Amino acid sequence: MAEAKSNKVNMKTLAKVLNVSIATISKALRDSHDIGEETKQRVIETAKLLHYVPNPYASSLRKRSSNTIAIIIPEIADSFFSQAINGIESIVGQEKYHALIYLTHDSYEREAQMFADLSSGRVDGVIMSVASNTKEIRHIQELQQAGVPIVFFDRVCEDIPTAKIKTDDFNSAYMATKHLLEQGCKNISLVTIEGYPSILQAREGGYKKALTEHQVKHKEQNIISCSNKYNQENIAFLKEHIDKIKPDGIIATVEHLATTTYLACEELKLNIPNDIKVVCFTNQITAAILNPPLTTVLQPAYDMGRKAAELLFGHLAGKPIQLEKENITLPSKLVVRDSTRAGD
Amino acid sequence: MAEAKSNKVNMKTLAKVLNVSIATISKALRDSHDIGEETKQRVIETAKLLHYVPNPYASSLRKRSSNTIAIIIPEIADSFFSQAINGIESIVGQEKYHALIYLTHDSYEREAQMFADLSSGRVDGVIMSVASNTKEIRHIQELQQAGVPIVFFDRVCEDIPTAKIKTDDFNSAYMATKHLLEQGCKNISLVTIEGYPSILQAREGGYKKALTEHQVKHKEQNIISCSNKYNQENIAFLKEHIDKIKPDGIIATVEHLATTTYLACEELKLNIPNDIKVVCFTNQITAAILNPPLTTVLQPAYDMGRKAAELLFGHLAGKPIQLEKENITLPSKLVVRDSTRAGD
DNA sequence: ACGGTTTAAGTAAACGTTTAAGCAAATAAA
DNA sequence: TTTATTTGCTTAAACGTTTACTTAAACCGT
Repeated sequence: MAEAKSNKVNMKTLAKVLNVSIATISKALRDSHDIGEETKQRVIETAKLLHYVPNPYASSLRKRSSNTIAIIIPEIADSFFSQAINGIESIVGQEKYHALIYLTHDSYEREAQMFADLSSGRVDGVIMSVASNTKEIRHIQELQQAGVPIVFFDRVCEDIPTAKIKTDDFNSAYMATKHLLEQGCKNISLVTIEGYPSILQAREGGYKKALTEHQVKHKEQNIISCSNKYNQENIAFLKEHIDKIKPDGIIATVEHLATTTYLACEELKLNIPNDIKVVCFTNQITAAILNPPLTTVLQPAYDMGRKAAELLFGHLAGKPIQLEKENITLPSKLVVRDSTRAGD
Repeated sequence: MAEAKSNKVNMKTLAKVLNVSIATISKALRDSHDIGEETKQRVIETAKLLHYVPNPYASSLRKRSSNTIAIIIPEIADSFFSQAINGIESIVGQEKYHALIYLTHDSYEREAQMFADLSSGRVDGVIMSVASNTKEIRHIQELQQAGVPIVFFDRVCEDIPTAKIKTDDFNSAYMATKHLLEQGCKNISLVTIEGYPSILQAREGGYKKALTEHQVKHKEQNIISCSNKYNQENIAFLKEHIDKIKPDGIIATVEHLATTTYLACEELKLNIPNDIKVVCFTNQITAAILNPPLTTVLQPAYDMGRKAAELLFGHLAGKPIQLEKENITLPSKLVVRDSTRAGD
């Protein structure tokens, strides 16, 4: 078998070997019908033989498009986001695109910095979940005005006219709260984190609606905002809250708050579900084997990622998709387990 | 404030505006001392004013280096890998590099495909954990011979002479097994997954060493290979094993096997730790709140990722680092919890 | 005043593609 | 037979940088 030269083989090499012009090589490889069938075959064969791989940067420069997208998310050590990435990746790979990953760590400054960089044309599109403390959205607007399509998922930015893939935060918080009420809770706290205006509002809204429907008066003090990190301070902060408010039900709105809540209850010697019932928004498979098994709001992470990617790639492929018209909501599912079973 | 033009601003634009040559712009921005201090300032100022961002593809093409690395891992919905990515990212961001992410889903074919693509010069380096069914390593060798530095972490490929960041699989399996033996187990099963020759061998070795030291004869039937997916079949498969072998201790070697094991035991009405003790290699924070809290081998995921990135970037920056000499082992930690407490 | 060095620029080629435009030969249409 | 069209290929410019080389002026020592 013929071996590839150790020095880079490019179109020039192929052209020389086959004694045709570089243009012929390029067109043959892109299956242009400028080129005769026989020549095409010879080019393709030789390219394979010499292990020719096109230089993506030359191609991107010339075509002014990169076959690359950016995935911008707050963090990655979170089952929701990692599952969403799986969904995105299922399309990216199939479309022969490449994905750059950027973690904002929930910092607006980093997010803005990343967007500034992307205005260079580095990517053909962006799939993102905004940072929790992003209030100013100029960086996003500017990239969009520069012609880079953006698709939001989960933590969307309502003020940007583009595709948004959400889950039914309002309704699932409503269902979760209703469930707690039906299990006998009278004093339910909503444990949330700083920022995320749109998600927060939706979940808070659903929570309040359920309370109202059950003639329970909502008290502001029942909503507590933790920092978006899993750490000892949050546990202490939550313990203090529980100690003071004595809730008999807790809705934890992000994944890592499940552990925080369980540990806080344990330290306070509160029994779940007898003393206090807990439901959490999380996709962790371990929910089923917790002590006790945790009632969860299971978000369609994979499907959200996948749908976001489908829209972006559909748009990039020139399909008649008006991103700003796409406002998709995929349902979350309340999975009831022992952490909310009615006591005796 | 002057607004950026809506059409792309490049060096030509700046050159025209400042009435200097393109070369001057380029040199000024790279702080060459070919250029006078005053001119440099004018260039930098104008670039900022017009929101100039260099085209990375033109730059990569010309410089034949991309300021981009590839992260190639089997999967991402796994706390070990996502934490490792956090570690990698902590360096990537700081070095102003970009990270392309590729998921092999443990498929050799996909992995080989990705490597073929990377031979185009798309990335300056690779950080990877090999797929479980990768036996043939030509794709890796070829990329390396093409001059792309590769750093392995966790699931390394022993036959490639380059940097490897591992954790002490042998020793931590040894410690875990010893711990189970000391807690009174006499019949310990090792639950593992297909593939991963080097990791598997190390963990199996540590497991056997502990058994031998405690005069327990090892039986091949005590090692069970599941598929590397969290699903119902694996639970059934493990149940069958437990039912047949009746182990009083289980060492689960990858994260998702924790849930599999717990559910299998639950379905078999086996009490952990009284009937059977369990320890699992996992980094999930929920380990502490499982029923019962799970004894884990906690791997230094973040540090492994970070170290891998440090080596790669050190090498790329031209520091005198001989990658093939770097064979680093970071310690895992056995975190003892109730799933292995001695019964009464 | 003269050669030599330093400073601060500019010129132009190169990186590897893609593609508009051109052209000769073959084929079809008249 | 002549004219148009198609086929199959080539030429050359362009994408936006970087950089080796050139140049012109200024400065400096003798």
